[in-house]
Amino acid sequence: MSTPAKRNTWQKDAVKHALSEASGFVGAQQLHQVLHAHGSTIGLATVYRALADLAVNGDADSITSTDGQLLYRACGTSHHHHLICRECGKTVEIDADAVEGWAEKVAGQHGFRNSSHTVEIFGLCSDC
Amino acid sequence: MSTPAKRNTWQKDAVKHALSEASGFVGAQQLHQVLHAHGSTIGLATVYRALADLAVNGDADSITSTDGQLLYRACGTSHHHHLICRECGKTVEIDADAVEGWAEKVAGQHGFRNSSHTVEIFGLCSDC
DNA sequence: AGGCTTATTGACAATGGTTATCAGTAAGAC
DNA sequence: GTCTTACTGATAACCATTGTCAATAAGCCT
Repeated sequence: MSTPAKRNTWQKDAVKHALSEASGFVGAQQLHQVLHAHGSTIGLATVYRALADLAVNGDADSITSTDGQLLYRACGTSHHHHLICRECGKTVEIDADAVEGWAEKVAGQHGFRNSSHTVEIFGLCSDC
Repeated sequence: MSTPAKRNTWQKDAVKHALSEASGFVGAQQLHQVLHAHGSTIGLATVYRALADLAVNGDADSITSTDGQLLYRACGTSHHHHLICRECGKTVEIDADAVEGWAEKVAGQHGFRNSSHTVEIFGLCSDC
């Protein structure tokens, strides 16, 4: 009884689908507008809840933009990082095996356990 | 005349000093409370402005916490990253020469110019 | 020291993304 | 079909941050 059973709704699917259609990172408000533009009557609060769920389940990555907004992006479950264009928002997933090991090692050297990390690279892509 | 002259005020010094006294990252509200607790009558808006100035001038680093708050920390001007304890907030500055080069290289490989990056490692420190 | 210009301050209002509320709805089990 | 209750959605509440603007005071000039 500790964890209530989850239910499947068209709203959750809609958010998941809209997120996978989007390119790059998108905010909850932005996604809500897109859904409405396509005729959906989904509520804003529901978009927030669905996105939070996706992030928890590992179906989406989330970062906080420079102005404090929470941005989401659909992605696989494998661990990776992002290269993001400052101008157009174009996003490239990158493997960072070298960094993974480095982060773990540095954390260990300072007596830190259970380490995680965030790595984001920003720049101007070739189109901008 | 394009850039107005800066003036020195006890408020800016107070914020700078309070920030250097603090351990780990602190939010603007938090810093404002500390200052008031010490008898200062500084305004909240002023704390925000002073912190923004410090960040621009390179006298402070800023990150956004997981709940969206802007956190600041006094530090030198040299480029470095942070190892942060999830529990107590203890912070260690780390050099990441290896990562600097890697980030630049990866960005270049994908046609990105003018790259910058954020790297933060989280974990549990030896005291927690 | 006195005066002047204007950057800065501070109290408060406004903003805006996110979360809580709660009655109504519908998913899944029986 | 019926029942339980997780989920939804409209709205209000929240809260960190920023804008506003009259009052203040830092630095310059004389």
